[in-house]
Amino acid sequence: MTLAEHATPAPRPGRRADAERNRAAIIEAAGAVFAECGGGVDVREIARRSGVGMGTLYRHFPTKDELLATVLERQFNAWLTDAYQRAVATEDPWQALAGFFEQLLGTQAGNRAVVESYASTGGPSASCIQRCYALIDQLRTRCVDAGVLRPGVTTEDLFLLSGSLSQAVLTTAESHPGQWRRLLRISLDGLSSRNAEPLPVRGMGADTPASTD
Amino acid sequence: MTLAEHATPAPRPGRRADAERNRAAIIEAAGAVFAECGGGVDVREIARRSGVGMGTLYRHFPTKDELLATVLERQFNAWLTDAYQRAVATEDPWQALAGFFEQLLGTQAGNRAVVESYASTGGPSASCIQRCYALIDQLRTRCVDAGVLRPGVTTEDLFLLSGSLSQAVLTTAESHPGQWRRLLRISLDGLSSRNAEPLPVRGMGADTPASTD
Amino acid sequence: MTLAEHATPAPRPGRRADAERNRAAIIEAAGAVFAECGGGVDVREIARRSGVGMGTLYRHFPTKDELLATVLERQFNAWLTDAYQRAVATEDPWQALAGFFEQLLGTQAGNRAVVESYASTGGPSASCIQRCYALIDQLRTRCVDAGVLRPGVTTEDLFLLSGSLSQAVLTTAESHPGQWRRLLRISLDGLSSRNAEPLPVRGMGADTPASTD
Amino acid sequence: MTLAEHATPAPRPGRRADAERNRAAIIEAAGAVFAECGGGVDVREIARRSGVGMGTLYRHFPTKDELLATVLERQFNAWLTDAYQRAVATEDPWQALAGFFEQLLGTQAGNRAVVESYASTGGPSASCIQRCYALIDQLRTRCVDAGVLRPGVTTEDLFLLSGSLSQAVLTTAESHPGQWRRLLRISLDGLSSRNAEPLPVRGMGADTPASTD
DNA sequence: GATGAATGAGCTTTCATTCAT
DNA sequence: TATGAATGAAAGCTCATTCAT
Repeated sequence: MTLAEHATPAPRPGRRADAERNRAAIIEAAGAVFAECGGGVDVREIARRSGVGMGTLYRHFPTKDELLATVLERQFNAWLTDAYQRAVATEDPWQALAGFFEQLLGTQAGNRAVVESYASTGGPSASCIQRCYALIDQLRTRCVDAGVLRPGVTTEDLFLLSGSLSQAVLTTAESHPGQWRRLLRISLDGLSSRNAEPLPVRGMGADTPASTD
Repeated sequence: MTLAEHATPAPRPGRRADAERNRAAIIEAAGAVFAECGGGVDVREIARRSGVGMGTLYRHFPTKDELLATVLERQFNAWLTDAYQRAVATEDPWQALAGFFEQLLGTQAGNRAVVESYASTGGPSASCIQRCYALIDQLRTRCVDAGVLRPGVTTEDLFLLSGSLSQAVLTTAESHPGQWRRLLRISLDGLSSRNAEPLPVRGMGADTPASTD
Repeated sequence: MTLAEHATPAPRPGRRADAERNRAAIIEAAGAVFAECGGGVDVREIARRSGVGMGTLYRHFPTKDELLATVLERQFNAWLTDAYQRAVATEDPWQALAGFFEQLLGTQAGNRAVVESYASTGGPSASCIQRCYALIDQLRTRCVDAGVLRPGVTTEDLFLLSGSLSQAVLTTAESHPGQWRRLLRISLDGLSSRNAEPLPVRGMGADTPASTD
Repeated sequence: MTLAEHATPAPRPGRRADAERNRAAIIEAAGAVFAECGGGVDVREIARRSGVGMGTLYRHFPTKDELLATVLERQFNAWLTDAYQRAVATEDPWQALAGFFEQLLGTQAGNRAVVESYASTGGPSASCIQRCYALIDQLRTRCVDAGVLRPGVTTEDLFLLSGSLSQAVLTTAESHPGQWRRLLRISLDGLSSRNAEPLPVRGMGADTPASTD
């Protein structure tokens, strides 16, 4: 699996060139529109900006949701690829991990509206998540091998952390841009092997729905 | 400012009793409905469950958004009050802070859909946030005085952390309930005075919007 | 069960007067529009002619199909009632049966477009059919008792005949109006007890799809 | 006019062979699809089943309606031919007539598009109807000559009967397959010379549009 | 004041037909 | 000439909000 495949999926061979161009135009326009107006926009607006008719749009994406999902997945995959590429180029395992988070979140900070849209769709697709897992796992393994990561920290923990900090990015982007970096630093310090206490076992004190009135 | 004022706002005088009852019924029903179905529900559903007509609902809340905001604020305030009350009853300052987060997030875990709705409305209202700040600040000050908190950690950091972990609660509620506690533990460890490195200055490397294609 | 109930369903008590008026307006307009343009018309056209908004229309009839069904059912029930009333007033059992068909089909001849719409909806509703069955069955029984009906003829046969002749009404309405009466006469003669040969058993020689090329 | 001309129109000279093959494929697929789904199907479905593209389909048939008409005409003509051939091979005139109906109806059992066409235009196409008239007329004449047909029965009556029974075939195809044969038998009995009463004159009691509210 | 029926712009989606490749 | 992508005008339906009763 090459990274390029994710960034720019190979055009299916039997495809006409203009169809491919339209598909790209739709995705691009949708990305822009979703970013500006959120996932609630009228599909017409996307069609208008793409320069294609409604029918064309629906030929490529049978549902608005599917379009949204595709766009978000592509964006996220691109960010992921960028962040990962820089991470593998970093020698120090800890710096690689930290830089990965730093860059991924930094990119998201510049694309708030896109990240916000993830809420409506239940987040990136399963395949997208899997890929993210895989990338994080590699970085984690390097840290474990180097003995710099707190024992017991799982890939799931790190993945969850990235999602959690995404929220911080979103929250602070307008009023306190960059403040999320402080949180990232705090979390990373908590992840360093300097902290040896075992983490809570998942499932302990599992959450139970409760009324609040 | 007493806590009671937040939990149950003083009934405006001169108001008919049944109007007050209706208002309460609406808020309660809306809370339940928003919790179940998210912020996208049909207003009719709320009216139905409240037992009031649409007109009455709109007399009390001129907009759906305003209703949503009111409900969310009330809920959040209630959670806040609960968590704070337990925290002040805890002697050890660090345990007080940790317990505050633990309980606040634990409550949110049981009310996922409510928390989700915050996304649509831009979070709790300003007054709500201010109160949260105030409460956290008290807990933080105690920790600072006891010398257990990492130097340089601000109330804003802690507030941001709570919002960030809220996201983790949401994400994991279904598949990995309770995993957020591991993240909380990691963050708290990163917040302990054992970590002395200075945090990044806010504004450094501030975020800049960027296209990703 | 009184016949009046079918012709004009008792207005539900708690209903506002104007709602009832609107509902009636919708049904009337829909009847006219369906008759003119067939079942494929835009719902907006019905709303426009009713003088109500789309929302009102959909409040009363949650689906276009349901509106169509309601309208058709009302019409058919009215026709049925008329035809049956005249039939029971006829002393001679055979004349009653014949007159029933005659009048039912005659009415349909004057409302072709309505009848045509039955095709799109799969015919009148189940309750409507049941009622038709019941009415036909009474007339059939009288004929059987009087010994004027061919032995073995079932209510289903007669019901099917009426649908079949409906088609003839439709076919000839424009070019040869009234010709269906000849077919009716022929069928009735075939139904008289003068014909004693047993009818084919249903299921014998059941249809098998066959290609024709 | 030979029968072969109807069954397989002479290929226009100068036409490429694959064009002819495509045309045939389209007609065959369209026949099946229209029969199954009625005239309302998506043209794409026909193109898909034909194995040709939309452009090809529209090159051969400039309009969906024209395609429908062509298909119906061909099918109907084929059935007609079959039924007639068997009828002429039957010695007994009455059996010939009865067998003609039996086979015609049995073959087109449940073809929705055909039945629809009866309702709207009285049959597939004018030329088709004419041919059908001619065939029926021959059978009728034989019966008249043999004195087995009720006096006064016209070719139009018989044609109308076939369309009428088509409806019965469609109606019962799913729930009571084969029941139409009972109706056919009844009708045929009504057509036998045993019934001497004159049939109503066409135009007597001609239909007049009337409102029913 | 309370009620819930009415409103109508706006949403997603379909499909007969055209046209670039 | 064959292909199937593109078109875009409807169509069915929803829902925040208003207003007559």
